[in-house]
Amino acid sequence: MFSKTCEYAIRAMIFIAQKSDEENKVGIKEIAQGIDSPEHFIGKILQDLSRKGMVQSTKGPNGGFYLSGDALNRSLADIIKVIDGDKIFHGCGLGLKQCSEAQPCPIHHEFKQVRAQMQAMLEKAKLGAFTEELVQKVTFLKRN
Amino acid sequence: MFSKTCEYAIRAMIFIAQKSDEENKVGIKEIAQGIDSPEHFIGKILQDLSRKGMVQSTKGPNGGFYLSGDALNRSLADIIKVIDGDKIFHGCGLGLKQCSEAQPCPIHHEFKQVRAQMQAMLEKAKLGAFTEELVQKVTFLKRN
DNA sequence: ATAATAAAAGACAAAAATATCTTTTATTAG
DNA sequence: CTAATAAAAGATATTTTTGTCTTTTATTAT
Repeated sequence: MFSKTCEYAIRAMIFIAQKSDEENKVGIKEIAQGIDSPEHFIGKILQDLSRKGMVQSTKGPNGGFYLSGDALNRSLADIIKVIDGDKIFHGCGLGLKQCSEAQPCPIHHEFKQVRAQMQAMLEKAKLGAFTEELVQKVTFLKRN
Repeated sequence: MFSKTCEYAIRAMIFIAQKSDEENKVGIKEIAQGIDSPEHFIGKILQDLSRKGMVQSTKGPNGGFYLSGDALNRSLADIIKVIDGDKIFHGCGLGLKQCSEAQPCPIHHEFKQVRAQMQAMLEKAKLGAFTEELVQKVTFLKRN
């Protein structure tokens, strides 16, 4: 569905949203451990998200990652778009570049509906909203 | 969403369903041309589908690929399962192996619904059903 | 100022997915 | 039986994705 990079990105962002604020930043090691991902790999991904303004970071002692108010309002769909692009929301299910309303692939119309629902759900899922459930341990970000 | 391999597989199978029967088989070259895919690559994919009984083939002059009655009754979901496996239908949206009802990831419940709809739609889409629309040119399998 | 810390950046490596080319095997028509 | 045809199989190449390791830069505390 999503690339591994994107899965890590989503998990990391939810983790950061939950574990940090402007005063208490969270480091790469803790993130990698918390979401069960390779440390340097998630580092790269967060660099990328940082350049694109999705997450804030500072270097040095007590440095790390955190989310500004703005960032907490972003949705999972925003992260996905930044990492994997939006072909999952708009591309043809069969990979046809010219697939369109006028020239639909055999599953175009049905697909459109399912995709719209997925997008709606991912747009609605704001990062800030996950903090509570994680604290209460009703959802999980790790394999074990 | 699906791998390229899987997209080619679906397009090829729909193409074969439409273009062939037991008497009039369709060759790899024609398929590759018809769905705009690399010839040898779709060859490999069809070999695989053939081994798994999803498509019939014969060698030699007038040989090629065709679908038996059984095969015409298969759904796009069947093809996807054979090529990409069923993690798209059952796997966690965030790639967590241990994600479950008891230990759900943050988007588990919403995702489950969207995925179920997608699966239902793909299960309902039988290969045999596409032949008519393609003949009538209301759907397309090529980029241009 | 200096040392310690932590992210940023760059280089490199491994694995998987995608694609191509060549040889072999089965079938058919002549 | 032979030549032609077409898929099957095998080998290899390329590209993309995923992952690791090392060096650099920025920040902080002492």
